Amino acid sequence: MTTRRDAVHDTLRKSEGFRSAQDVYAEMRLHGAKIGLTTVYRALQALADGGKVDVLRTDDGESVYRACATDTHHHHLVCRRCGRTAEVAGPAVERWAEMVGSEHGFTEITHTVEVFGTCASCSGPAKTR
Amino acid sequence: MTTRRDAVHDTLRKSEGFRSAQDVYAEMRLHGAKIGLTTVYRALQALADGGKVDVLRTDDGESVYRACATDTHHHHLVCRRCGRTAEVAGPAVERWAEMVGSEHGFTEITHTVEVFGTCASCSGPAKTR
DNA sequence: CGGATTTTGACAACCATTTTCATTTTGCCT
DNA sequence: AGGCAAAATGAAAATGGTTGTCAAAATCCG
Repeated sequence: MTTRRDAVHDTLRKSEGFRSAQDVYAEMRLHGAKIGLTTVYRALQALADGGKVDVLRTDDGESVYRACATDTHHHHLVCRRCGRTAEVAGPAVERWAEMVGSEHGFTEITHTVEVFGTCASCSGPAKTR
Repeated sequence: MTTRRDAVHDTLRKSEGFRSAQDVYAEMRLHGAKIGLTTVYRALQALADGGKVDVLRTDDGESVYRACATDTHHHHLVCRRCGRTAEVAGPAVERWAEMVGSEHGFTEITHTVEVFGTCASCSGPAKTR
């Protein structure tokens, strides 16, 4: 039984950037979907656990999700204005993290890397904030 | 009036890794300090805003703070077992972030980079979790 | 079809953080 | 000093995202 989960996944695919669970829920309801908030949370967690979507925390502690194109390891370049997100690879960063870790005797290195900025269409026309 | 704030800062300095606001509060009370939770939160925010301490979010959405040795830009290598933290610089990463950002037409680039691992003393003696 | 199992979702519970607001402390001016 | 206005403090209540509970509904399977 994966209908609901797929529905959530689809909704996420239609979005350009990261969306919160509440966002997804609201959007699905708008489109007439019959689904509960609880289920959205569970679906999102399941998708995240299965590596189907990426998760990150906003500055105010909200979890936001995104269905990414590639399932290989990558990072994000997020526009802090409109939320548009680009997936970027950074082999150099991966190596740097590994190196820094082992230099200090750490093992099982993992890392989180997110880059924020203002995208072209947001920085031009619109004024700062 | 900065007595309270300094007290909070001092408490943070005595810690090896990142501590949550509630942690700091509990610790201060243990040592007999007369301070309220609210004030701890406010002090922590003020310190963070002033760049006196670094902040990051744990996986479960809690904000954790740390008084860092240098006030120049740096990142952290955190032991996921004991919380011990090392401050690391990564000029290469800074440049990479800038480059990636401008390649996509983004401006005002910022980034978050945290490296996690298991430190030497934790990986040896103790078993995995 | 019938019972066992899983999924769902409304609602309550959680819990870190924030807000409110009355009280206390501090700063400053005379 | 005295006194008042502004800032700081903290107890308690409010907030809000997320998780837990549990009964009803859907799905499986023999």
